[in-house]
Amino acid sequence: MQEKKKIPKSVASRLSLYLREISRLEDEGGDKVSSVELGELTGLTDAQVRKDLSYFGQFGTSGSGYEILKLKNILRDLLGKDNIWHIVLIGAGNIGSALLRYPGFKNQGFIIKEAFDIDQKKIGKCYGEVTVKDVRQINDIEKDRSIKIAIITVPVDSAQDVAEEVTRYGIICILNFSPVILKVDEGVTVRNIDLSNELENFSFILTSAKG
Amino acid sequence: MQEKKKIPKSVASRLSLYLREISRLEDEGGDKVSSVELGELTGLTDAQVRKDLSYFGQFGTSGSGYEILKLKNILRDLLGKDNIWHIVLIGAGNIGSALLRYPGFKNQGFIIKEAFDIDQKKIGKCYGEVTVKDVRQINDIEKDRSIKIAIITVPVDSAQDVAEEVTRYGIICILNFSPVILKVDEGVTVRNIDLSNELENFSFILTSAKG
DNA sequence: CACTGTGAACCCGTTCACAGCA
DNA sequence: TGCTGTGAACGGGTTCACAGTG
Repeated sequence: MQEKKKIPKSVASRLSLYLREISRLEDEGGDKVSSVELGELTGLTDAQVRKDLSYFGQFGTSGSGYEILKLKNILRDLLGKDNIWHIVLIGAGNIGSALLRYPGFKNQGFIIKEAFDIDQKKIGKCYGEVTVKDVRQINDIEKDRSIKIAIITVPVDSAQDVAEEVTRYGIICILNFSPVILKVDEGVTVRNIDLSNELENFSFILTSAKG
Repeated sequence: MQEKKKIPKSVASRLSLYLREISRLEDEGGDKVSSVELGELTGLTDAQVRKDLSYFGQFGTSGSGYEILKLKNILRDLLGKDNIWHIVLIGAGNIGSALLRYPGFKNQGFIIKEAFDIDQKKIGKCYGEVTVKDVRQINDIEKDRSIKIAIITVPVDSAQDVAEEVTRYGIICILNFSPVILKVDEGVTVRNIDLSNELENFSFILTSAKG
């Protein structure tokens, strides 16, 4: 009945998944979707889809499903898809420079606005509209208060230092590729992408399967 | 009391985290560690550390903690760190080629043995010891039964096809970078790394913070 | 009749709290 | 005394099952 309960983290992290599949359906010319269908597309159960969607109001139609356009707009709204988000990237190595070159972000409203590295060989390199600067100038980002997101792709030893620095300069969301748990102030959100961890998980699975 | 209960997924995914911190402690010359210390290093509670470790036998010493060397060996063992794992990578684009160039995997025992792409411009390119082959030859991997892990870094539309193909050829672990839920046979493990999803999560946080 | 919306039941992982041990 | 090992309590998220609705 109530308009909006607080959306739990678990639900929030599925929002973009829903939006993605909804958008695909829209592209294919659909206009309604049931919780069962959406469940199949997202790999979730129908009950979960319904419960998730119920967190932000009820707009399904009994007997026919959800209106795709309506649902899409609500999800876009929640996810702030009409905004453009500015990002700073620190560490223009292998992964870092791949992200700088990656065109997908821009289409999604994410723009890497600044990039830094400590290595003279990398400083000055240009990727699209971004030129890699000396990390000693990182406090430049303080001037640009629109930058709230940092991507950290530096070696593990410097990651904590970098995290502390960028949070001092207004960053409140960090996507961390270094295999280390960052300690950050309250109010800062960190998400980790740990390739080695993922692979070692496989290693564990494969090892115990042999067992 | 019992030697080994089955290790839950949640615990398994922290194993490499423990090993990492334990190894660091060892490098620093430590020889014992308490659950409290290890908890601080890993960002977990001490209770959780103890419970996790208790899943694979008891080897802590009351009053003094865990022997680092012993713990390390057990973790290495569980994670199969003495093995070398072979990997096939499909999609030598931005991210894919960054992974091909990334030296960290090899040190950890993960070797990208084969790489494929559909794009003539990428086929034939050489990264270290790996040369990118035409994806039409992907059934080559069937001969090499040592390859159990695939990294999929292809555009979203081809990801499902690629997944089906590689699982036909003996792959049972997939690290998927495409923003799509892969449908795979029972017994195949998929882990997703979804950059856009992570960023959209930030977008959600930043949007709702503005409230 | 098909499908939504949602309390209730369930499940599983985390945390608590303390007995047991060196 | 300090720290482990672990049952018990807790909590959040998922699933169930069904009443309600167009």
